[in-house]
Amino acid sequence: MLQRQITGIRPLTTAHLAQTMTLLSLTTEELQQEIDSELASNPALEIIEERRCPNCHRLLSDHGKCPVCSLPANLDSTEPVVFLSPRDEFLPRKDYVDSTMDDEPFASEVEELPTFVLRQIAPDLDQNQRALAAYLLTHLDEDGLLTTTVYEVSRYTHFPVSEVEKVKRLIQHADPIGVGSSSPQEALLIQLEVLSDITDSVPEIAERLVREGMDQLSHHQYSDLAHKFKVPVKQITQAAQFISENLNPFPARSHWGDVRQPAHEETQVYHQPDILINYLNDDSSKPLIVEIIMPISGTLQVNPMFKQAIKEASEDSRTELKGDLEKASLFVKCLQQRNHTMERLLTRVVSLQRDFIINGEKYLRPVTRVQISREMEVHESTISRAVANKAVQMPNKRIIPLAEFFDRSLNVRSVLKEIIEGETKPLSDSDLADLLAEKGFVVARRTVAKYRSIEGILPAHLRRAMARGA
DNA sequence: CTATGGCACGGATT
DNA sequence: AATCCGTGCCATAG
Repeated sequence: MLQRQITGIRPLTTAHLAQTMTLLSLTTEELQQEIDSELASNPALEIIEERRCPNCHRLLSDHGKCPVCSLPANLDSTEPVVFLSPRDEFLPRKDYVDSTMDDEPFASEVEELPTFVLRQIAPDLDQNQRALAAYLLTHLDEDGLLTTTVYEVSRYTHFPVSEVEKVKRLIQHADPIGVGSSSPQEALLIQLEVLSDITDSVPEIAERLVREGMDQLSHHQYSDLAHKFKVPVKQITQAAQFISENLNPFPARSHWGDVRQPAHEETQVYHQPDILINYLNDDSSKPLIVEIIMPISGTLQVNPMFKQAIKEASEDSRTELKGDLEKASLFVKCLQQRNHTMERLLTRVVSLQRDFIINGEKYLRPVTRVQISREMEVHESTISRAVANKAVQMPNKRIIPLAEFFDRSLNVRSVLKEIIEGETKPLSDSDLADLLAEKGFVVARRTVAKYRSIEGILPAHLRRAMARGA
């Protein structure tokens, strides 16, 4: 086999293709695991450490130059500079854990919340109760909700139900408040209870709202609720706003998610970027520096000693060794292929979306994966995989999913938000549709409504109510 | 009568 | 093949 293809643009054994695909869809974290396990199981593989730039500690390129420092200082091209960069030098060792991982860091995270809570409440408990508390705390899901019932617990532990409830209640009042509740609703109720003890800003209807109108509340059916409780809609919307701003139906999430609207469903949090985008010298007129994070700080290659060893090996062990060698060189090739694809992808996408990166959501161009795949002459699923599950850190340090670069409507939504923020009197959806059309975004009235709900913006008549209330 | 949300359809995307 | 998204139509609330 010819294994000397430089960054092989033509792969073309099915195995190669398949493995490259898998590698493409991996995040940096997952890639690390993959490489680690490959490295551990295959003696033919090795990492050669590369030299670092004495100035910025990035890896030197093939030509021995630093990809950043070697750039001419007055470079002002709009083309991005894209390269691979090892993680260790640029990111702090991770201090929390991706919940999708399944080995020991995950376990330690599961340990963490329970012990954190237990430590708080331990002083108030006797020996037996502590065991009970510990039992309860091992039955939390990743949102901090209880996955079993007090009755079950009672059966298992032989504590009376009243006792279980007592301990559960203690847990719920520990930080994060509401942890150990059986449902989001219960968590909210506890949080309300605690909040009204320390502040008087809690709307009085809030509790009834959560207790009796949870369903409608989560569907934003404020007018129904107003009717049901015989109070003005205004009161409902105010309470709803208070709830979504101050409470968290999934107690454990407040640990890692920052203070973004907890009301939203897709609270997927991207903690570890897979790609970094910065300005050269933090100067926004300079080209963008795009670093694709690699989990290893060197290059993976087939160990030359290993090839040597094969020649000297005895006949019977030779075939086995050859197998390893094959696998190793395949893996190396796949990895190169993956990286090469990522580089090309990022180069293209970043230069297309330069305005978006620099100036924000409004300037996002609607680009589809298909377009890019045609330009790059790869299959569309390749792009899909490469884009999925990856997080990008923008120059302003915000971390967003790479998929956002392919959002078809983000720019429209962002302009829509802008219009609504600047409105003097609440505009109806059709008014908004007209205004958008003037700005060159032709969308149906119905679509405006959809965008509003995506952005969590209330309809016109309720916005009026909010404005008066605030 | 106007504004808005639900449902469902068709076409694009993944 | 499955899913997502923009839209039109219709029912409902105000």
